[in-house]
Amino acid sequence: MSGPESTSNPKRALYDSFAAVAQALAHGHRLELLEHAAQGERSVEDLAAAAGLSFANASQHLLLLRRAGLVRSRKDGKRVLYSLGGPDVLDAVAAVRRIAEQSVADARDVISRYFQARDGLEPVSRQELAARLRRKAVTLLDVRPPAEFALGRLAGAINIPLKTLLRRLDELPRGKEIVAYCRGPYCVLSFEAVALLRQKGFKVRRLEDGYPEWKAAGLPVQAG
Amino acid sequence: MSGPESTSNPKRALYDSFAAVAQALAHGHRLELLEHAAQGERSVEDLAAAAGLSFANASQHLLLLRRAGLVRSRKDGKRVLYSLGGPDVLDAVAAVRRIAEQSVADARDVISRYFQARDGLEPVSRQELAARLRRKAVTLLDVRPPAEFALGRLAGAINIPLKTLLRRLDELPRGKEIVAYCRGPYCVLSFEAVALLRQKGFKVRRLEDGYPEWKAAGLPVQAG
DNA sequence: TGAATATTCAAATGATCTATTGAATGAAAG
DNA sequence: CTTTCATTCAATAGATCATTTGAATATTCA
Repeated sequence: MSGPESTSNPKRALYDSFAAVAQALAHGHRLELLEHAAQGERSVEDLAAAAGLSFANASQHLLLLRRAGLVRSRKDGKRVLYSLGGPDVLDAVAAVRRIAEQSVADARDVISRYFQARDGLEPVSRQELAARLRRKAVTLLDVRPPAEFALGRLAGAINIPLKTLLRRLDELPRGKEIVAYCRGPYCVLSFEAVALLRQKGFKVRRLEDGYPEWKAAGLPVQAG
Repeated sequence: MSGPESTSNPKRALYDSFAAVAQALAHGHRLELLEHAAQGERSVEDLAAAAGLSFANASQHLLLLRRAGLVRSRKDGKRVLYSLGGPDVLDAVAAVRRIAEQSVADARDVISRYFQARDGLEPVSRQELAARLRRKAVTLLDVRPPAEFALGRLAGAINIPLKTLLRRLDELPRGKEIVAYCRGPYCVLSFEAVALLRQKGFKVRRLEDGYPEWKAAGLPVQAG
């Protein structure tokens, strides 16, 4: 861990440190690992599977993320559990995401092609949802796998994983508005859930981001 | 510009785009160029000199920053003027900085060794300063070079560049509190200005960040 | 039109990063 | 106390990045 290191110039040394943190964010696989680690404490094996990486590769990326302060690790028996370093990490990822959404042609393409949903599915902001929940006017639907739901969820949410959704439509109200959410702003689960439910005639919208952002904002959650 | 590109997986393609933006932040020289570009529109030559880089090298880095949406460029006669891409860029840099300050050992070392000022000089937050200015209780001192002052400054600030400060102490009030600022949170000019002025018996504090952040926050500025 | 100037492009070299392999660690279970 | 299992370390080859050099492009000024 040295980089273009400090020519004994304190300011340059400092900026190299900042650059090292940005460098740790600068890989798709690591961003994906961060998204999964943000759901709660997960083992290396778990995270590797979730991100579709080989075990050793995930381990290397996680070590790098840890050195940059983006994740924390804790030893529990013979496994190591990784979790997000702190709320600033979500801020950094969100800021980088916003820049890419606005300025990177590739990103805009993918978004308009696969996630036009952004407008089409009328995402609900955190504030709006929080306000509406105080009036009890919404059914909260968590479409993540049960293991992640178990680690923590929005207070009052019910869990129907996307995979089982088609079989369990009868658990959802027809009249009331539903808000679906999952891991974060580009987690595909909730996009697909909204598409499917709309097709079946439900009144449903998507939370614009996910559980980690909700929790980081200090809004009500139920812990695992 | 491709990276570990998309295996036709839209989410992965998107995350690779985000990673490309982070990658553009991931170099000390580029962070320094961003700091200078954040003061206002500057030519490549100017920015190269300010960041202590060769001309060609600065040009390359700036092109890379532009592709990532972190800076904008505009042609004016035979020069190209670069400026910050948008306010999200300052957010991203600030988030990365906060992570490094908390977690990267190198960064903590440098800060405590050269910038203990952070505590010792009792930095003033933007909000606090804005509130105090409404009560007219402060002299605002901009210690950047005149060229940058000319591009924009906090409303009501006077410009005494650090280099000339010692010769121009008589322009500063003895009783009233002074707040010094410069380019950003780790711009050394204001640190040194505060140290010097305190030694001379002035009542002076530092603004915790600089002109670009003040402007991005929508607080009152005077344009160039 | 032609010379001067600011910037970008193209190419090349050395440095750094990624992914994989197989060995090493260290805690738990038999 | 040996075996097993989850993870990390060490070493490697291939890919990408940083910097420099010299040529190419545009725009102004004569």
